[in-house]
Amino acid sequence: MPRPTMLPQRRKALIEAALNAIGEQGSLDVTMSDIAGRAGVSPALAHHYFGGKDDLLEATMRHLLQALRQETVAALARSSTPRERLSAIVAVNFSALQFRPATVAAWLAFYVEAQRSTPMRRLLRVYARRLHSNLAFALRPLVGHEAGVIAEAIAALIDGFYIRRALKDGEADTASAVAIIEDYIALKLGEVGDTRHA
Amino acid sequence: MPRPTMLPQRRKALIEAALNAIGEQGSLDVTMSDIAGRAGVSPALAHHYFGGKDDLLEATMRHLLQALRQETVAALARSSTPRERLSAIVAVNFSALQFRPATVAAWLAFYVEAQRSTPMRRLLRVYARRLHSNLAFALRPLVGHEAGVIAEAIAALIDGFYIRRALKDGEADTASAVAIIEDYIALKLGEVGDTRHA
Amino acid sequence: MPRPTMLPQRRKALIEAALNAIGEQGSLDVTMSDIAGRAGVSPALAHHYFGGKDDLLEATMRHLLQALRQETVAALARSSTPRERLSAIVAVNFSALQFRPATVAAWLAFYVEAQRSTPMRRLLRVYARRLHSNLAFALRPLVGHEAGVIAEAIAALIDGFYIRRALKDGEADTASAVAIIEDYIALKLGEVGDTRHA
Amino acid sequence: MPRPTMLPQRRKALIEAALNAIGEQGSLDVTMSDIAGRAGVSPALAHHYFGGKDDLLEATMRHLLQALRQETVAALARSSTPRERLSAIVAVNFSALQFRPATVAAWLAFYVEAQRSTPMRRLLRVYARRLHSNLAFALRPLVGHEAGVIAEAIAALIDGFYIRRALKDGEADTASAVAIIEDYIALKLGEVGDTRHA
DNA sequence: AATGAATGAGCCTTCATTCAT
DNA sequence: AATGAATGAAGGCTCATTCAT
Repeated sequence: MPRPTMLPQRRKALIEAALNAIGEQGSLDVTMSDIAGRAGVSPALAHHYFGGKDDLLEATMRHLLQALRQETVAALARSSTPRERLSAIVAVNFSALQFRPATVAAWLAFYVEAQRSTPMRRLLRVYARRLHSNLAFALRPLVGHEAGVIAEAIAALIDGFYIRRALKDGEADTASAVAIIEDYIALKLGEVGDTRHA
Repeated sequence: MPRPTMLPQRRKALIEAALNAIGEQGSLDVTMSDIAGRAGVSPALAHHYFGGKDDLLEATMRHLLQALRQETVAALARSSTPRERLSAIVAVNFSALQFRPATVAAWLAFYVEAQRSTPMRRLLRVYARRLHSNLAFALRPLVGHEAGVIAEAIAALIDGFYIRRALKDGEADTASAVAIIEDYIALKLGEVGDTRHA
Repeated sequence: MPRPTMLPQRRKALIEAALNAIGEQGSLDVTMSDIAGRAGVSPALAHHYFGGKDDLLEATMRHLLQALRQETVAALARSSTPRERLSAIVAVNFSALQFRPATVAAWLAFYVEAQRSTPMRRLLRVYARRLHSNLAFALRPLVGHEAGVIAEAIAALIDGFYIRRALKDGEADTASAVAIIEDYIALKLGEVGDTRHA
Repeated sequence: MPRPTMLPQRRKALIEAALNAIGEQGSLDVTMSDIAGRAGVSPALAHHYFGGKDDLLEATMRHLLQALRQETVAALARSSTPRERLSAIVAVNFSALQFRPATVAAWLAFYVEAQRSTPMRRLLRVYARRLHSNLAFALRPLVGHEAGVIAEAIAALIDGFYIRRALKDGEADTASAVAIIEDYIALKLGEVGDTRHA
């Protein structure tokens, strides 16, 4: 009788190894050997579990998406008003978990890959749509039909701060990024003299 | 420094071939053979002219920077007021020349590469600083000490729309991107008749 | 020698799976996984039963030989005269069972492998000797000392039709192959009413 | 100015290296490294010249075909009567050049590969058709409408002796093979008491 | 008995780079 | 100046085989 399958743990370990490798390297140009080595297994095993490099990278991208979604869902659950939800969505994108250097680097690398790979593009579109829909849903009660455009602006700001992170060296300054986005929201919402809504 | 015997037009042809290759491929993962082939020369010659792939890519990045700078300088020269300068800077970043798919793709690829390559990072920082300084310089007379933060926001918006372009398929919708940024500027400048929700 | 716990039907299933794989693939270049998969077991089990790929292939070759021998023995048992025996031997080699595409393909693959593998060569020599001996034994009463040479010719014809089968696409035309060999035999035996051109 | 291209010689050297490798190995299961090593070049160069392993192997098969055709054409040119042509064709197939162990081994390996690879099958069919056509053309004046069937028999005999060569160890005994085929021809032609026609 | 897990070895292929001409 | 020739290094992938359970 074979021992219970260890598949899920190994898969997860490999995905995390891939994430780290991509994060450190700042690009998808990582080798299966590197990834496998970080996970403490042979390159052949990575193929065994994922079928190929592309599949492993896609699984890694999915993992990123899923982590963001989970944190977003949790944050939304803790919010009771549309205004709170709005800030929660922004905050999640700059949380300690999501805005780690490795994670940001991976996001960018995947964005670039999306220009070439249809599966990646599809995946990132899912993320983009969800972000937009979350933002617009929270905005609608506050600004009505303008919700869509404002959601687009906020999404661009978020991604903009992500990409500009690539040029920075030290620790991430999430505070000022969040402050700028919150200020924008406050302006569009006609709020005055206060940008705090967390 | 190229030897006097090296024809500048050859260098330029190779750089443009590299740009096209990167643009089409959507990544720096292009081969010297591909680039050389597009320029109608042998890969060996590309080495002869640039010393190596990295140097050719760096020269290509410089080319991109220079083109943007030239168009910016020209646009600024046509502007007479700070407010006009502000819009001019934004407009240039979404001009037909700069926002071509190939160019956008190249920018993104270089951004990602900047996470790994110090020379690339240095180059992109020059661009980022110049953009920020141009924006802040135009903003200062209008908003005073807030100029820096607003410049940062505008820069993030610009780059944000660039990166989100990676997910789109069809023609670029520069109009709505510009509109959103202009709306943001108008808001921050307290201009009347803006697009705030009625 | 298989351990008593090893089920003979498992061995047989694996051998037949190997035969099918080789037949379909038209070469010995089949994987243990493929073979094991066809037999519905794990590759590890195939090793458990045979010790290694070479051993499994050798067992498969033996299986082929044995099947041919059995059919030959049965056919000879049904023959009462040397002349009948001669035709029976030829007929068996083009019987529906032996001349199946998969079987023919496997024979050829093994022939080629025999050039490299001593065990395979040994096995095929056994087959060749037996065929020759069967033919010569039947021929001796009919043609005397010429039996050996004629046996060689018939054997070459048989194998020749086998190898040429590799180039054909559709169903096997065994009839014409048998007719040609029978015609040759008739000629050598000086039988009247043969197919010699009028 | 680049030196005159060395391509043809290198190509030929690589093809011959491939032929030797296949001949020694008795199978197409040879590595590019092995082949390249025999030609005294790097594996990368073999790709440079042929594009891939399959292409090199196909070129090798073509080389085999061409060599046989050339020798056949020359032999036919030296023959003045149909009867002589017939013997010439047979003789060529067992000439010192064609019946070398390496060449025979390669033929067999290609036959087996033909079961899998459509390009190889196509090539071998060309050979088969040409052989049949040459034989039938020479036979027609001698036996009339029976030419086709007899040509088939002779072709089967030739290929049969080729494949049976795989089981032999020592030097090739071409004489007895040729004698048997010539005897068959003599019989079909109604000749008596003499099998010499070279 | 039987299996999934795991690996080492090897192969094909690509590519930046060098060199002789 | 320019090129084809040539290569070393590296990467993805496959597969027979072993092993713990």
